Amino acid sequence: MEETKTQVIPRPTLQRLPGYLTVLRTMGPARSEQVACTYLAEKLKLDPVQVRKDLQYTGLAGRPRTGYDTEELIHAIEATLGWDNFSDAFLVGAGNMGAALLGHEQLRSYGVNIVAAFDSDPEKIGTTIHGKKVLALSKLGNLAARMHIHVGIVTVPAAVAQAVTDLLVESGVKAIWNFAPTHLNVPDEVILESADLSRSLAVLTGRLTAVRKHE
Amino acid sequence: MEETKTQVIPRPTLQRLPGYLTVLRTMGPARSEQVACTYLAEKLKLDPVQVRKDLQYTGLAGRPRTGYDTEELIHAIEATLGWDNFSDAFLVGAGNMGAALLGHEQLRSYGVNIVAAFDSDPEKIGTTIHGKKVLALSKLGNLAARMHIHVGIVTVPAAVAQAVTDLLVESGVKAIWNFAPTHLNVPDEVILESADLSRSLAVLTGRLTAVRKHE
DNA sequence: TAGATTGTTAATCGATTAACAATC
DNA sequence: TAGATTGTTAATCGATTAACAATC
Repeated sequence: MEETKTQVIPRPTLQRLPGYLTVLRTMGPARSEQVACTYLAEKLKLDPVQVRKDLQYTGLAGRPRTGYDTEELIHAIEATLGWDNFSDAFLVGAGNMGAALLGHEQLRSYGVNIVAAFDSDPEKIGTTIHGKKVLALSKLGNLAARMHIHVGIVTVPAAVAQAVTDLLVESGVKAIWNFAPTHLNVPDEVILESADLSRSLAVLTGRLTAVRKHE
Repeated sequence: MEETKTQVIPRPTLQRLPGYLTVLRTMGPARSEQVACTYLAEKLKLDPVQVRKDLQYTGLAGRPRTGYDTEELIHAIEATLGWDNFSDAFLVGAGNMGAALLGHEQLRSYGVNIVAAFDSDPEKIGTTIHGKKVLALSKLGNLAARMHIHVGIVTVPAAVAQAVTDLLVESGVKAIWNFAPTHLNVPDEVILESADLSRSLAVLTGRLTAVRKHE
């Protein structure tokens, strides 16, 4: 069934929402019941108007003079991000980055729960990393479909990332979180989010290089 | 000494440059000497005009009809990103994510070389992770200044990230690569790039949630 | 020459910021 | 009531996309 009017939340807004959540949660037990956007803006070095616009996407209305109800705001942001719940996920590629994610306790509070890892290396298959079993890649398709897994995490080398992605998509995965430094093709209806470190480092080293040239 | 006109490269462009590099490098040994932006655009599902504009920031000119010299283009992109070289870096926080980065061989090809890790946990100090020594956090300031370290990688828990960042900045670090899920304050002249996973996951889970609500 | 491709200038689009009215 | 804050409408800014001239 379709909603009347599903407003698409801009990517920059989605990326800022976790910041608001962090500030609200770390206000401490003595936090006030109401919070103004000016407070959030100051903590995060943002424009108060931008904060207000971002928060409007959560559907929660503030009150002139007093601001937003702190508890309500936390819940509204969590609900918008889907962080009031989590989706089970399969991780493919039990290398360094894969292992780091398997041990990343907070992932569940970010809406994702890794239930198993997959690898094709016989040395890794059957082992347990941070309490999660590493299974044979050949078992992925079957299990993902049977367990209704909707999120796939790709931490394999670039050369095999597309093949792994295709397998995940075939198996019914609806969102891919990619760490391989390569472009992936997915059908339109599949959500693809890249956490590729090379993109992030490119911004850092590129700016560093620009500064050096300028000196 | 100042350059005549240092054009600031937009963030989206910097983020796309590694993609071009990957495609060019993986064209194989039989790659053609010339490459057209239409080829790159097709491989990465981008607009050819956008590719052309991005490449112009590298300062390399293409030739009508034939395109860009492949070798020259690779070098021009690398030079723009500072990937023809690397900066030595200190990593602070030898946890899961820290260990993953210490073992990430390719980092050097992305312009960054981790020379040592720091932690305050006595159990970790003195150990070696992926061939890199873990030193006492108390030694960081002195060493960073003496070794002219310009890049700091923050993989500590959010609660201590600001303190670690302040220490790095005091010690002469010019760029911070942050993995802690918290906002960091740095002086204007210090480059701050966040690789915070919660921001990336927010986009993924937020869109997944929107799709579900829409159904 | 004809045609493919680059580079430039203008138009569009999306997001941020500014101005201001509404409200408690 | 006065003042602080929200929410809305308009203006600005930056990046993308379109149109087209230049060139080999």
